[in-house]
Amino acid sequence: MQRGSFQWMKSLNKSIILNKIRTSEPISRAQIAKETKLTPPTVGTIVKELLEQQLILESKLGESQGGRKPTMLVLNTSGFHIIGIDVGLSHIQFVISDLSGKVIDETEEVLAEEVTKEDFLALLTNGVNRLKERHDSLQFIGIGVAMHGVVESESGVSIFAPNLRLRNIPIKSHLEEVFRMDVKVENDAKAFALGEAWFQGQINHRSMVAVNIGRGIGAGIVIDGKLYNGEHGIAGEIGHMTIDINGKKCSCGNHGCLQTLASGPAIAERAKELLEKGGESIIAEWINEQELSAELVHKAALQNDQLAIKILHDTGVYIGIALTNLVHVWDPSIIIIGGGVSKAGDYIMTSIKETLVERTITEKAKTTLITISQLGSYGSSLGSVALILSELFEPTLL
Amino acid sequence: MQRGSFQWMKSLNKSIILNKIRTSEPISRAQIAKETKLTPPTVGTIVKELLEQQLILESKLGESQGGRKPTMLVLNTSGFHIIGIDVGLSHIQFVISDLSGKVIDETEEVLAEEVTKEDFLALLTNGVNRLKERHDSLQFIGIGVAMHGVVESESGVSIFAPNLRLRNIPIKSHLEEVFRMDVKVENDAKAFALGEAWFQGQINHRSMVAVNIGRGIGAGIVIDGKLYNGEHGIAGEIGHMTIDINGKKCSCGNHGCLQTLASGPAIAERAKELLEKGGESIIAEWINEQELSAELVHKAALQNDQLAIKILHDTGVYIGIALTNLVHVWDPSIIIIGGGVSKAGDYIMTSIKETLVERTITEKAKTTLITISQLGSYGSSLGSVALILSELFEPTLL
DNA sequence: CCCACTTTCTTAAGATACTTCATTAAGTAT
DNA sequence: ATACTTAATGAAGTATCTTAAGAAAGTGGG
Repeated sequence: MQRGSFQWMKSLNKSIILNKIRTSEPISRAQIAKETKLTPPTVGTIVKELLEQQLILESKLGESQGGRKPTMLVLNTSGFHIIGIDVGLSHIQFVISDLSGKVIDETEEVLAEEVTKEDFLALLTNGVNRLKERHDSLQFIGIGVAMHGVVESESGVSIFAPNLRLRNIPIKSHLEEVFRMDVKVENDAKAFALGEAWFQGQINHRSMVAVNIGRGIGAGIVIDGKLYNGEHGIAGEIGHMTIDINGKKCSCGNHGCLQTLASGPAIAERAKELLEKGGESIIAEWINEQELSAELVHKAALQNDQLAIKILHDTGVYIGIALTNLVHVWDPSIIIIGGGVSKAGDYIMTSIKETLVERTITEKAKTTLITISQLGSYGSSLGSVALILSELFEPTLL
Repeated sequence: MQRGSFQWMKSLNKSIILNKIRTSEPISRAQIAKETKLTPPTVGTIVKELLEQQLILESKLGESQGGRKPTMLVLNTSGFHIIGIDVGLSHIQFVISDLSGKVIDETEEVLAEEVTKEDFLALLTNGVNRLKERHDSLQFIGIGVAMHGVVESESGVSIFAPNLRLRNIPIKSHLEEVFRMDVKVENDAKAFALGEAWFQGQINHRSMVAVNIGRGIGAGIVIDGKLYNGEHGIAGEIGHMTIDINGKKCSCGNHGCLQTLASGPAIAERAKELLEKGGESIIAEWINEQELSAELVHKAALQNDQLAIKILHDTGVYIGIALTNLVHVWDPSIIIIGGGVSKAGDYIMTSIKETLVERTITEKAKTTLITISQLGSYGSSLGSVALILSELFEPTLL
């Protein structure tokens, strides 16, 4: 446990003030003192330090409250930059972000079908180098990496990356050695969750869950602004939550996992079954030319195809049931939905919400907020940026 | 957020030292300094204060490590006492506990079929008074109350107590007014969880879940020694986790809740169904004289009745599936099982463990510990004691 | 336009509680 | 006995918050 010392006290107060500025900018010294219960002189000296470190800036004067005008303080968002990396299925996305989560520039590397560890690490180095060279005047404070599969975040090693068919890639140590800056690696669903917390003002929620539904289903859990990993690093694996003990077999070996009912492939699968049973749908005409996919089902729904609409509706019900379980176990204040399925928008969201309200057992729980992610294609990249930011804004242990 | 101040620093360090003594007694000042990274003089002055407050005692000298013998410090377990109350179905249990969780004395009040709020509060007052009078020399620091149903812990109000058919009982304010001491009220499953954490040395687990399976099924979640409530106070309601979307209807209105498969009544129900289908069992002979209950099924299993054994085995599988979901969402380091079903011991436990190992998706997760509660009939009472203790041992906000 | 009053921010002195360093206390080992 | 360990404490030093006072910069009424 962290012991109390002078440095710790200082670091704690500094972090409190910095975060207050971040979340409430522009704000005056006096206002900070009121809201944090720190005394004005304490705020003064710490603000002075933050100004010297260029982490914040003094902006123009604010409105008078009946006396001297306050000098407002703002975060120096463009004073430092962070490189965020999202390792996707076929591409690696690299972004440069400022402290506010604004993307300044981006680039990409293509993932070949077969890559070795060395190939992969070289791709990471290349992408980062390209961005750094384009912006050599900027000061970078760290690199965040969002990686699919199983990641051991403390060591920054990708334990197992199914899509790359690679194991034990030492991402953190490699990048730290090459670029000599702070590197954080995390599972993409978890990084995504942290990103939502940081850049969507969701950080105020004591407990939030971000669910990523695409080819697979994963969730990241953020408590008090920090990622919750669980004891064995699998907290949030709701794709393998059993909701139908007599259901279909899942790749994990169990039956009736959420993933067998509501992932992208599962949607296509259900459509196929319904068509085989003789269901009427325009999808039947399309699949001669295209492969049956979740996107196709969505496309059909947009043309008011009843079978497609029902499939999406049912998908929402399944997700809703899983989220109800989540609420009954974890009880977060907000649930954010992202990933491919979220593009199907209202067709699915409506039934998710209805299901949740219908099934949760108390009135209060029915008020749990559910929204769709607003970060778009930068979701996981900005999440990896947030990995670095969350460290910057936290008190440093001493 | 808590700001750093001198008092906070002191309070924090005091709490660190007190907890170190509690968990590692007997321990010397020097050893505390080493393990907490506090300096010897700091430890010295704080220990002096704790001695003056009578919270700890100096015991005999320890073994020499090659120099002067250390004076060992121990918790003054019998210096202060706490009253714990467990409101059960038909009885209210009152216990006096010392700081180590040892029960010094106990008493009971019987709950009539119909009680008013006033009756109920009077019963609480009576029980506490009886214990206090028997031990008027002891110094009491608080009263903890474990209450079934929905409890709002901040205000200490029982929002809804289904068994008493009462709503909005102001337990905390009533007891605080009468006895002028600190009162904490919490849901019984949650209190039980905290009790396990405190008195079974489980406090070291960063994250633990205690599941109470009896007439209903509830769980309490303890993170870093503190109860996790969730945003709307329903975290841990795993009784209403859906694991079979096509299953039986539950009292909550949904289908396939764990409670419809694995609670005491559900066990009896399943036995009844199997008998009606023509299953062979000695239970069939018994139910002419006795009502069919989970206890009866257990009794039959003890006589090697195959149908009963199968029912209990299946119950374990259902619980195992729910716990697997819990592991995939929450990923605690230990799960503790208590309540009536835990009395069925090995018949159920074996299949719970097997199911969990079979279904969890990573090797690490398969190592999640599962044990049966050791607190026996004092489970919830001692949990309510822990409500008060956890406050005593925590730094006080300033 | 001056003066009293606010509000903001800073400076200076004071208080608190940790740290460092030195010392005493009480052992063990040769 | 002497030298070396380890344990505990005392005294001085120091970092950092707090209190109190004051300077800076505004508002508004007469």
